[in-house]
Amino acid sequence: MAAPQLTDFEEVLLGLICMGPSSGYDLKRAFSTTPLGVYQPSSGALYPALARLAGKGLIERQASHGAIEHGRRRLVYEATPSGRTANITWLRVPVSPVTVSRDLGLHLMRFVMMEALLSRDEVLGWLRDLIDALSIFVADVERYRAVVAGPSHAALALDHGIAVHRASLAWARATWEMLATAPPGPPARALLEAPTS
Amino acid sequence: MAAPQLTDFEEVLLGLICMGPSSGYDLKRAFSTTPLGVYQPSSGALYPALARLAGKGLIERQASHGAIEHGRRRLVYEATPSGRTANITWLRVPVSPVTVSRDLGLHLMRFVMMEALLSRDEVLGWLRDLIDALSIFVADVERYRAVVAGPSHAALALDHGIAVHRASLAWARATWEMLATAPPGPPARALLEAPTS
DNA sequence: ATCCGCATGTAACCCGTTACATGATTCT
DNA sequence: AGAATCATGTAACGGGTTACATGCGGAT
Repeated sequence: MAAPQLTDFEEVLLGLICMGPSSGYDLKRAFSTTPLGVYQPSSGALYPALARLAGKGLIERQASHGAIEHGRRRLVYEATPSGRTANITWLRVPVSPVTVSRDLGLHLMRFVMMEALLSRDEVLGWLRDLIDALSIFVADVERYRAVVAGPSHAALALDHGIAVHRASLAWARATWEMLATAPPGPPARALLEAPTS
Repeated sequence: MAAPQLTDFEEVLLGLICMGPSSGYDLKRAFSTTPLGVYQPSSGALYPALARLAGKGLIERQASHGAIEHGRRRLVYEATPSGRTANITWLRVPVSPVTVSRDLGLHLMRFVMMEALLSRDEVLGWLRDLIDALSIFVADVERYRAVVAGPSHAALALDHGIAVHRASLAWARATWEMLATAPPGPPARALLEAPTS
């Protein structure tokens, strides 16, 4: 039972389905209506991905317990136990300093999904990793910036990268502080509403 | 002579070659040694892309005027007139509010390449577009943030997006100000050094 | 009866990744 | 000679985009 190694997109879909049973259309709307998903997956990406996840036994079709109302039959997927395990494993993957700048959006996605599934301590540890990775990245760029002459566009672009990742770093520190000092009340789930009634 | 519509990667390669004649290996090193290029293209992406650009007549092999020293023969490409035209056209493409958050890195790449090829007024106009697009994006996310409840991870992730793009916006404003008030001296070229001598 | 909107798919095409192959030159 | 480095490629494979196809219900 080796880890099935999924693509980022498949991991995100799986995480979304773990949050609540969803049809392909639900997922599409989840992407299109939230600002997090600036990315709008096409049918040609979405449905084959769902089929792959189902083929690996990570999700499965819910028994169609609802009447068909207003359109074609919706095929609702839910996560299997092994799917939930895979999702937790993905959420626990440590932040790598190498990929932190490339996959920031993906990291944030994971952060959102952690809320309901990981302990506060695990989230804090993950944020610590993120803080460390961002610190290293910022320091690297600053070191590189120092050897680049004056106000060339290349130097200004480096300044942009420094400013943006410093903002990211400040957010991570403030968030760590907030979560460490004030344990939240009941966890809220906001990004995907399961189609209940 | 319709615009040949290139991929982002091809546009970047073309821009790099417009900065100075380069071999495939030069380009690979340009990506791997600068922090801008966190992305390291594989041979299987790079050489076919160069072949496509050459097939479209945008670049061509330089007459091999150098001796073979220390390794296999280097194949140096240089931009053709139509290649330079295509590059300028790409640099002039306005910033779109829709894609600004997705392609920020690419926008910065364009900004770097503009330095040697566009007038100061054009750069300032482009920065103004960028400022407007970022303002709209930040306002959108803030509006969305307002309707999301308290300190959930989803809300915190939105705060991250707001913070990061505000930093980007602040950079764009400061850069506009700097370029508008203090016309630079001789333009420096830092990111890619042509193999002279 | 027809069109529109919801919802799920499918096929052609393109491109990037991975891994491998090859050529030439210098170092040991 | 053999290994290491520089440099250019190629083949298999996977997955995303675009565009098209299909099925079903309600509105005109």
